[in-house]
Amino acid sequence: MVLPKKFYDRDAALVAEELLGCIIVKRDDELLKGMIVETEAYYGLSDPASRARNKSIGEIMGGEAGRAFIYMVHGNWLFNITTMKKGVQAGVLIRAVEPIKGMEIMRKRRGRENIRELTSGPGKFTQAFGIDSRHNGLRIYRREEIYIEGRKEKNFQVERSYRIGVSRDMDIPLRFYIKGNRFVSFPKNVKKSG
DNA sequence: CGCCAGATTGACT
DNA sequence: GTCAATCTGGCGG
Repeated sequence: MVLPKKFYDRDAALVAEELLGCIIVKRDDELLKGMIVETEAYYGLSDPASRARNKSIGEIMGGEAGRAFIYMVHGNWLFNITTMKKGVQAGVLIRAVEPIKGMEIMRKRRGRENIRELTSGPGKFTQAFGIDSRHNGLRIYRREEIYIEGRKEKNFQVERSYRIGVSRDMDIPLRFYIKGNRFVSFPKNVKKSG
């Protein structure tokens, strides 16, 4: 089942946590699939690490729930989904997935053979899935080019940490990941809040 | 227009 | 473990 718009129309941290174990699908030359294993929640102007200050990003973030927004950092595209209703800026970053289907295309795009190197980071995942700024604003609650299916597996534990790589974080941990999964980008919580 | 930070990655010691 | 390359948007001159 494709996750409906109302799934995303809730608090970003809750959506981030519940996206773990869900299946992200991209319609490409072949169908690409991966299980989401790591996410982070972001808010609006009250969040020092948020990209809501960027005009076009802030506009999408403040729009309806369930839209894609893509942003480049250090030469990498990062894939996010808006949460909360229109007028409230919030979103979830997909940081890592476990490859399920279409690994040969992913290998080709990544230029790597090792499966562990295909999608174990936010920039790696977008490169493997062929996601870039063209997908900005895409509705992911419809069965279009990119969409997310509900959890199939529930046998995992969720761990929580502060967000990775941000210079100034908030007071609560907003990163969620599946405990023990080998595609999580930083298995050991190296970085933490400032 | 130049400069620079940044939700990163990969090559290297 | 360290460190430089990466590209776009924001800001100062």
